[in-house]
Amino acid sequence: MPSNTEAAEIFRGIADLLDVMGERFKPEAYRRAARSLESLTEDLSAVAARGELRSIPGVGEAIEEKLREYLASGKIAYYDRLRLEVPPGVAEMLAIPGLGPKTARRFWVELGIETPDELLAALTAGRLSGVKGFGEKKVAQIRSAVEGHRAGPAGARLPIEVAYPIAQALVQGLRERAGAEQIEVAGSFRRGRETVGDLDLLVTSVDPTRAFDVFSSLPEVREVRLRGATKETVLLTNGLQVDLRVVEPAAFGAALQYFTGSKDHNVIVRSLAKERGLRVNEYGVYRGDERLAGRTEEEVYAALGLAWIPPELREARGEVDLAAQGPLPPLVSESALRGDLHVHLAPDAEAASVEPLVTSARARGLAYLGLVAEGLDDHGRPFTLPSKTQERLRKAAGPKLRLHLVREVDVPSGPTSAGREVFDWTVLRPTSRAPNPPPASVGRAWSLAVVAHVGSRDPAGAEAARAWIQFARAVGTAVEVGPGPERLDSTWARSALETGLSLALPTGVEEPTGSPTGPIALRFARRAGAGPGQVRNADPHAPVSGGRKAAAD
DNA sequence: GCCGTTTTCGGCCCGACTGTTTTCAGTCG
Repeated sequence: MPSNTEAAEIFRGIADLLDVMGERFKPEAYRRAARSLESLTEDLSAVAARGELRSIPGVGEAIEEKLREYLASGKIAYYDRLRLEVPPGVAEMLAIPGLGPKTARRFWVELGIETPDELLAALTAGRLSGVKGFGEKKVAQIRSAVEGHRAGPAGARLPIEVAYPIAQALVQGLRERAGAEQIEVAGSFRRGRETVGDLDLLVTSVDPTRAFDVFSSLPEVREVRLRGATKETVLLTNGLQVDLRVVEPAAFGAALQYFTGSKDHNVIVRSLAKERGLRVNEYGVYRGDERLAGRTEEEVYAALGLAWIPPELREARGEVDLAAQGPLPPLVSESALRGDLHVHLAPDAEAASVEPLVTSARARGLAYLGLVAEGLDDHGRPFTLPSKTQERLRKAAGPKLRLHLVREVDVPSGPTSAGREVFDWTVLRPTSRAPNPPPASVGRAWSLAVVAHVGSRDPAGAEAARAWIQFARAVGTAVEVGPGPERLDSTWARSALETGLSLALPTGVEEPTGSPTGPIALRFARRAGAGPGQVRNADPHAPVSGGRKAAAD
C-alpha cells in the first residue's frame, strides 16, 4: 500500500545516493519534495487523482512522473538503478556524524570501503594514516563517530512532550546561573513540531564564555562536542544534542528568526529580501552595510514588508505570501482558553485533595471544567466520581469556576443515550485503535460530544484517525488535540479544521504546574492554524449553555 | 530537479566550526 511517508523515504534515499555521486542541487530538490510529502494532510493518491501533484511544493515534471510511477507500481525505477550504482553501505555512512558525501565517496572510490563495518576495520588496520586530509585528530574523530553509530541509531527524534521538560530545565539553569538576559528555545521546538531532533537555545549575554561554562556544567550535560566564539554544542545524558548560541541584544530578533526556521520558510524569506535589494542573516536585515533591523522578530519581518508570522506557521505553506498582504488572522492563545472540556481526577478521587485542581484552574483563568464523573479508569475499569467528592469540588470551586459533569463513553461498545439528563456533555472515547466508528445517527444521541483518545502515530492509527474525524464531522463534535500517542497531533488537527470541525484542547489543569500537556496542545492547534473561534473551549460559555447549536451540524 | 510580476535559463542561504592547511575543504544547521 503506497503511502506519503514511504514515498518521502524513497526520495530521501535518492537524495543520499545522489549526494554520494557528487550531484550539486538534485539532492536538495528531492529532500524538499520529501519534506512536502510528509507535511501533506491528504493522501498522495487523492492528490494524484485530481491531477494536482504539481501543486505540491518542490514537485515538478520529473518528480511528478516518479510519484505516478510509485503510485502505480509501488516502486521507482530510478531509485533501483541508483542503488545498483552505489553500494547501500556507502549511503549508510552518511548517517555517521561528521561524515558527509565527499568523505563517503572518497572512502568508497579511493579505498574500496563500502560499509561502516569496513570503515572501522580500515581504521583499526591503520589504513587511513598517511591518506591526504586524514590527520591523527580526524581519524580519532571518525573512529569515535563510527563506534557511536554502530552502538545505536543516534539522533532519533524525541517527542516534544519528552523534550519539553528538558528544555525547561536548561532554560532555568541558564537563567539562574549564567546571567543571561533573553533566553529562547528556537528550532522545531519553537515551531511546535511533534518531534525534535535537537534543541537550539539562544541567549543574549555580555559574557559568552561564562554562559558556555555554566551551560556545560549543567547536570543534564554529558559532554561538550564543540565550542567556538558564539556557539557551543553539547550532548545531554539522554543523547539529545543541544546547541547554545550567544548573540548581542541588537541581533537577538534576527538570530531568533534565523534559528527558528524552518529551512524552507527561511529560504523564501531570504529570496524575498533579495528581490527587494536586502540581505538577511542571523545578525539582521541589511541594505548594503546598513543594518535595518535585528533586535526583535517583528522588526525583522517588518523590514521585509511582512507582518510577524507566528513560529508555528513557519513551514513554507504560503504564510509568507499572506504576511505580505497584512497581519495574519489571530491564532488561539493561552489566554483565549476559558475552560477544559475533559478533566480527569485520580481514580481514588474520594481521598484525593480537590484544592490543587481548583487552584490550578483559577491560575489559568478558566471559567469552567468538564469533570469526568463516569467512565473508565486507566486500567479500563468502570469508575464513578463519588458524590461526596463532587460536593467538595463544588464548594472549593465557588461561583466563579463552574463545574460540569461529564461522562466518558467507550464507542462503539459503550452505552448510548441513557443518563443524558445527568451529564452536561459526553466525551467519546474510541475503543483502542478501533477503525470502525458507529453510524453518525448513534453519535447524534448526545447533545454534545468530544472525540478524545484517538492516536495516529502509526499506519493503523492513521486509518482510525481518518475514520473518526469523518465520524466527528457527521455528528458535529469537536476532536481533542494534544501530545502523546492517545491524542491527535497537529497534522490531524489541520485535517480536522479543513473539514470544518472545531478542536478541544486539554489545558493540563489536572497535572502539576509546568507539565507540558497544555502548552503543547496549544502549539499543535496553532500549528494547524486554529483561531480562537475554532477551539470549542475558547468559548467563554461551557458548551451546554450556549453550544447546543453545535450538535445540529 | 525546481522555479520564475525583473528570468523558460541560470540561479539555488550562508555563516560557524574543525582540521589540516599556509588560504581552504568539508560538514552542519
